[in-house]
Amino acid sequence: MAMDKEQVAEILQEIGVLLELKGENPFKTRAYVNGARTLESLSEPLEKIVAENRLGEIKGFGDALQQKVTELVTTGRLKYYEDLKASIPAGMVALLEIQGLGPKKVKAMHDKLGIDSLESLEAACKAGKVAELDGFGEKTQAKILEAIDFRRKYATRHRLVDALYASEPILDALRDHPDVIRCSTAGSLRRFKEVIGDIDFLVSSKKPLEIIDFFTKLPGVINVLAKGDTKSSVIVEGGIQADLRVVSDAEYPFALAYFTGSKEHNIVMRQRAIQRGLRLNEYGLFRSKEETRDPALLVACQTEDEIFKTLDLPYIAPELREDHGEFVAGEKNELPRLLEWTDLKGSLHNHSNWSDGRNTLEDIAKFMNELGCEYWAVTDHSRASYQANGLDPERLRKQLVEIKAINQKLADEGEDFRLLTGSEVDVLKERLDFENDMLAELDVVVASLHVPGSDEADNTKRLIRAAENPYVHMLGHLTGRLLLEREAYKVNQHAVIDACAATGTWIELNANPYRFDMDWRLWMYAKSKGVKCVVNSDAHRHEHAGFLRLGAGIARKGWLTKDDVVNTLSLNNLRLALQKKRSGI
DNA sequence: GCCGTTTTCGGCCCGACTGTTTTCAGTCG
Repeated sequence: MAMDKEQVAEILQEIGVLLELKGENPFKTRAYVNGARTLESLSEPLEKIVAENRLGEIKGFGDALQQKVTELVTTGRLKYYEDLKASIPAGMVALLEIQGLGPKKVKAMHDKLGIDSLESLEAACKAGKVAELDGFGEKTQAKILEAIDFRRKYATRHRLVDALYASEPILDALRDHPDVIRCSTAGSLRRFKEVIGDIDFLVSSKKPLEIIDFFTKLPGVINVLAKGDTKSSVIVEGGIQADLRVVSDAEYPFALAYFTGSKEHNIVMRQRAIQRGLRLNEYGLFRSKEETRDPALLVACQTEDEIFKTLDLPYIAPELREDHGEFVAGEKNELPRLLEWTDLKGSLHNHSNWSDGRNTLEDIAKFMNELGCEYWAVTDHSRASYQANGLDPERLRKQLVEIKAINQKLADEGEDFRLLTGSEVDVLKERLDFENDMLAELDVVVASLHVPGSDEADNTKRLIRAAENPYVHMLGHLTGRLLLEREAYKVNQHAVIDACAATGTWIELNANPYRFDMDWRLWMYAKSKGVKCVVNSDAHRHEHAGFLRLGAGIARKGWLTKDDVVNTLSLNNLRLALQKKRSGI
């Protein structure tokens, strides 16, 4: 069976890890990892590129990678990978996840003590065997045991929203400290990744020691992992690791850029500096070909913006710093003017207490109106979503009457806000859960797949058929994934996007922080096909309206502008757009 | 393994922290 680019990328990535464990040249391992990343961000089907023999045109794909990728794409297998995998115990790979263990130490422990799993590692540490190895000692052994414990106790990856909530009080405390000049979060949190490993804080100050001390003693800090002159790592409540760096104010913009990353973005930034006879690191941008921190050679920059300018680039928003094309677009001055969350006028996929939401229609109208929305669609579940108290046509028609009355009342009171009627209609195996005559009565129709099959082709076909229904405005949460909980179901998202492009169907960016579905990596492709996005909160209670801010951040990460997002339209223009989808009938 | 206005070999981004060292290797970001 032929493989798609995600599957091929995963295998290249794994080869990189396996080669590390073998003690291979790190640049060789990086070639595989880089290759995997490049594949992920390809906009055309890998199969096509291979068939047309154009792999070699992609940077980073030399003879070896071309041969291996071609073998994978055409046969679905790779002997080199299978042999490599067979030569390394599976448990060794898991050991890399232990804080403080890298490929060298894992390899040493395997070669000398036969350690090949978490269990054998723990046993060897408890028996004092690890401390006896060259380059290891009592402290290392104790730290490994601690890290194993930590892993059992806490997750090492966290959803963005949890990290945001954990970071806010800490950032406030730092901001209020009299010796803090500037401060910010950095890292993947600032880049708005959907899942993050740890929280990074950056502070500029003349008294770093005081700040470090203050940070490690903040309420909410439950463990101090490291405490140096300029950086510290702690664990905060909830088990999230938080790192702080303190720099001088002159260094601040460089450190902010550096610690915001991504690593891949930074590598390109450094290379751009080198090409211009400069040297970039977290302390500054220097007029030098060698490593230096000489202030006399510093190209002074007050902000990140000035660093980008010096490297002949416009400002690149943190969300875009993934080396996913921001440099090419920046050079052509074609970076998008990104969506702002305040551009959103309402949400088109939400629930009430008629299905599995908490609030009444009246309360929803009142709350969302006061929040400043122009509209809010009520799209309760259809009857097949039995567990969610889905509505049958009879109840749905009753709901339409009630919504009409609420809107009439709003109009009488001189309010401009309106509820929109709708349904999150289930995509069933052979049909939608409602007949077209029912759908035709609704302002907004979201079609969602809730009970997928195990067959990718079948799921894809179902979603394409839903997109082809002229009464369906948009597809909801395309893959059904729940971050860190449930895998996406199998679906060919590119094929579904193509079908949406052909039929003028929109795709939801579900802003629930467990979902963020469709994934940000696919929006550039959707946009290139002319498919519009709808940022929906999928609210089940009032507080969920706040998801729109998160969803807008993910939309930014997908390079989307105000024009790409349907629910930035005013109520009147939205009504026109909703009707237009059905105008072909 | 990749790459080339320093081209076909010799580089490949770079610094802090930790622990084991006595001058540095490994890990992390």
